[in-house]
Amino acid sequence: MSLKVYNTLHGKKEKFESRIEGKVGMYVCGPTVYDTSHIGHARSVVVFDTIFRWFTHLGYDVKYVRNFTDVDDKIIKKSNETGQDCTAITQKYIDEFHNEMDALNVLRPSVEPKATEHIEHIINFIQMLIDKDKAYHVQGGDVYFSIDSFKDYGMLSGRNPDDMRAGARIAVDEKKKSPLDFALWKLAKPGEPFWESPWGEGRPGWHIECSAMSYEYLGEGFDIHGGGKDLIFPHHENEIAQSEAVFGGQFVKYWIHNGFVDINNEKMSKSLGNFTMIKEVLEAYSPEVIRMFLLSNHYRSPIDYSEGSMREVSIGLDRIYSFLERLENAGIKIDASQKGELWDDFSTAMNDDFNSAKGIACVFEAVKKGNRFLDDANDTPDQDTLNVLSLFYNDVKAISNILGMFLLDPVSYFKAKKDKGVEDMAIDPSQIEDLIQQRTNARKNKNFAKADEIRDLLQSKNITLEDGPEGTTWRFE
RNA sequence: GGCGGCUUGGCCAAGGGGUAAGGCAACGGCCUGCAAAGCCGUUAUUCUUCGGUUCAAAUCCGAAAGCCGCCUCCA
Repeated sequence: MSLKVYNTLHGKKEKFESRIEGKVGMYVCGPTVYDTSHIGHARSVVVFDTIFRWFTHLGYDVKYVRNFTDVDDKIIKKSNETGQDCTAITQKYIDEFHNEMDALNVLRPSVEPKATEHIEHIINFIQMLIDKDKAYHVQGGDVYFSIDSFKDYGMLSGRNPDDMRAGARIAVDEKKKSPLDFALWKLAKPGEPFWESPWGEGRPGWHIECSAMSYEYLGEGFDIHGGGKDLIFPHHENEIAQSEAVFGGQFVKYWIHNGFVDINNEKMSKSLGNFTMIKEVLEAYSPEVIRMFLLSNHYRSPIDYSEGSMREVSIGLDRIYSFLERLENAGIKIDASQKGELWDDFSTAMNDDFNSAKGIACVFEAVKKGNRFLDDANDTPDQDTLNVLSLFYNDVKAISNILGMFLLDPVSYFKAKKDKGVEDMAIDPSQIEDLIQQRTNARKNKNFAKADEIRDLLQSKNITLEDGPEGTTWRFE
């Protein structure tokens, strides 16, 4: 069973073969830290976190680099607006990003380089480009990459430089040799942060940091480079130009790009005012629900965030946890040494371009099968059934380490959910227990009208009662 | 204008030459005092439309319609 990866560079799925046996070098474009992260950032991060976990599971020694862009026009703008130091701004959003990603069960990458800590490497990189005549310094101004010096420009995005020149919307800078040339080094205006360089006091352009830092940590070429679809052009196209212009060889073997998150079927945009921040989503839903939502569609497809879709996912996750709880109550123990059919199916899905959507479907199928076994056995399975169910449990647990969900013990999961409901609705649980007791008494006396009345009352507060052999339990819908 | 993608049951969605996964919803049954939960069953002879290739197409090719993204900061 071999891994297949959709490579944006060739527009098709390809068999994955790492450049160096047993090792994977992976670089993912992280956020520009000038503002709070939104659900779209979360998708990218969670998707690549899952990919990182899968490579690790496959036995590769993975070096995973995810950068922070902490020098940029937008940061400077914010600094000017707020009077805050750029560093204070970037640190604030880096901390926030870390907190939110930790909450979402995202593993920390091997390295998280910041552009500002690699200025020297960036300058050296630009110098190499100038030395090779791939870049030029405009008198008294910026340093640009020369598109015309790189014949393969456009290979990733399938764009033809000549077509783009014709349709260029960008105001042409007279000093540029070609309108498509992009800045490697920008001269500082008064009041802007700057670093000394052979071309004067200034700061790096956006694209160069990724070429310089990936070189620093992963070398001249590496296996995987990822990011959102929107980065294909111009960001990744420009990275290829920079890196391949300097080193000659192939920069990245496999380019992976994730699709967008829409909000109620609309693109997230400032004009629509529908930017949905991770912190808002975390207030409304548990981290595992969010992760499951983000992984419930194929990573390249668009995904729509809405109350309805979140509720659906949430109900599905409850069902999986209910199954796990049922397994535990039936005395099923985990024996991590064994893998079953579910794991095989899941692996097949993941090996087919990280198809987490299908992987989750496999889990649901197992839940259905497992529930059937438990029904048939009246929740007291014999040894044979016990063994089969134990495999289910093992597999779900193994999957949870890849998808980063179903990680909690079911009792805590439901308790947390209950606690959150209690908190959100300002309900006193003892009051509920009291009503349940009243209902139990009514039922004993065959006063079903009263019993149903109490149940309806609770239901109107989204509290559902479940009568079981061991009494009545309640949960929030 | 250039480049790319999408269109699968009521809704969401996987698949992408061999005869339609999964979730949600709905309905019927088992269970229950009645429910809920869980289970069982039912819900696409068909994958936007029209042509073509093939023994065989939702899957490949061509055309049309609709939707969307990128080309400007963007995950």
